[in-house]
Amino acid sequence: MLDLRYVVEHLDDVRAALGRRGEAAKQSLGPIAALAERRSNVMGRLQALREEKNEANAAMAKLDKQGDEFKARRESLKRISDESKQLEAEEREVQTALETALLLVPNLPAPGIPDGQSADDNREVRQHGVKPALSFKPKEHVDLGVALGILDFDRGAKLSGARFSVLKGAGAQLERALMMFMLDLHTRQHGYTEIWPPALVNDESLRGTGQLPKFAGDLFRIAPDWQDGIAPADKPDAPRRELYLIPTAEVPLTNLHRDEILEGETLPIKYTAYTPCFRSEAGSYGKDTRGLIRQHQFDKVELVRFERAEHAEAALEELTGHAEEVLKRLGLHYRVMELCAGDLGNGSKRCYDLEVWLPGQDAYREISSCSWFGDFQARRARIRYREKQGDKPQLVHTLNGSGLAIGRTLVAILEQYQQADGSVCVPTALVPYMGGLEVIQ
RNA sequence: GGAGAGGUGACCGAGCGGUCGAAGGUGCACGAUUGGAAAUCGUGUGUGCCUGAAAGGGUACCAAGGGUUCGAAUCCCUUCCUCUCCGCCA
Repeated sequence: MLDLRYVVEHLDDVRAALGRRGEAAKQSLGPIAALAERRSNVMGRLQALREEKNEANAAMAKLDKQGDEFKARRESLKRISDESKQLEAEEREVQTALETALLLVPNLPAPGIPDGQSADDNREVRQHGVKPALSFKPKEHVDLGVALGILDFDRGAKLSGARFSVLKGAGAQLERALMMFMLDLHTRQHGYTEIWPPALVNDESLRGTGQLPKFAGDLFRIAPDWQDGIAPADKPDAPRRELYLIPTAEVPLTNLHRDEILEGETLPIKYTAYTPCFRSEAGSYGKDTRGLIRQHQFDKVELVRFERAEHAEAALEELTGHAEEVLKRLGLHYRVMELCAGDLGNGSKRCYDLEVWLPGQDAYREISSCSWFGDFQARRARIRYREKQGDKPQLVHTLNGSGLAIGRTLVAILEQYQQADGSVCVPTALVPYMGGLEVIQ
């Protein structure tokens, strides 16, 4: 969420910055300026009225409750009271409209990032390693995995439907090995604290990180007390209490400090967590329907950081490096892309995608996305810090990145480490986590 | 799922419907005292919004929302959360 005051005072700058994302982002500002003016008008009148009311009420306290003056003043106060109730209702209405509008406005892209409309305009920052020189025609991970008996898409579909899969034997073991390997690296080498959070969260948490209200369609939702949108019979007035399956560990990790004022000396705070992630993938029909690339449920190790504003951009470089280190140690070839303004995620100011090479697809595919959010999430979630006692609290900057998506890492290993006979070598770094297994065949 | 008890400031804990942003204590900060510390004494110590150059002033917030009232932390309703006991269960 943007700072309302900043938006109102720098309307042209904000409009221009949002315009870099595209027309829709610019349009999202909509009636905000007009609403803000109405709000300050209403608040002004309300304050004046309240002052009058408070003064009069204080006088009432001292009067004889039986006296005529008390009765007379009570009558006139009644009118002021009614009027202020009306104004309060109006204030609430404007405030709600304003917040609703503001929650839909994307973050301002950082000035230095490339211009562009789509992924085609993203800028390659660097590459690591080279494409493996295969002396045969590389297979896709689906064909390799099914033939090896470690991936089972048919039974995944039987259990749950399209975009679900089953890992078996060395496949399941590889998933677990990757999780352990990544967590060990980030906690022991990179200084992150390991967290094991809930996978179901409330709507307030999703609002904090920005998935709600704008992207509800991408989430799996559960309403435990309700069935088919109907309240339980014995509690007709019960509000709709809802929980959502997390789309990423970013949500619980960032919201750990929602509504908190942190002490400056605790910064930076660095968390990592393995969680399953759930995405409805609405609107992606026909995309990546084969294989593990786009699933409704997948595993991921996430990195989340809380930083002082002045260290945030350096922290993004560091965090990206931490995600890259996973790929380096696994010996996987990849490239780093800086996203252009038009391809940037809703809440982020600057973002690097790590794209791993998939020989079977003859393409680079996103395996990690590392973002700097500025104070966008912190303002929504009210995450602040105080440098030292007596200072004014200020918003932290939040960052996060995949470190990495485990399923896609497994895909990359299958495809980059495949051999002519269809077997797959286990990257050296993972062998200890695989009980010494060196080749899957 | 059944029965009960609660949710007040960093924490503990008071609070007859008006003088309560809220007693008291702890913690913390600063000052005094000390060779230094402990102890002691003094002062200060929430957040948002509006306003002001600043000092300050105004206003809202006592889980959340609604209601009663001229006036609500205090009364009523709803919801959420926490704790204890029982049952069920990984």
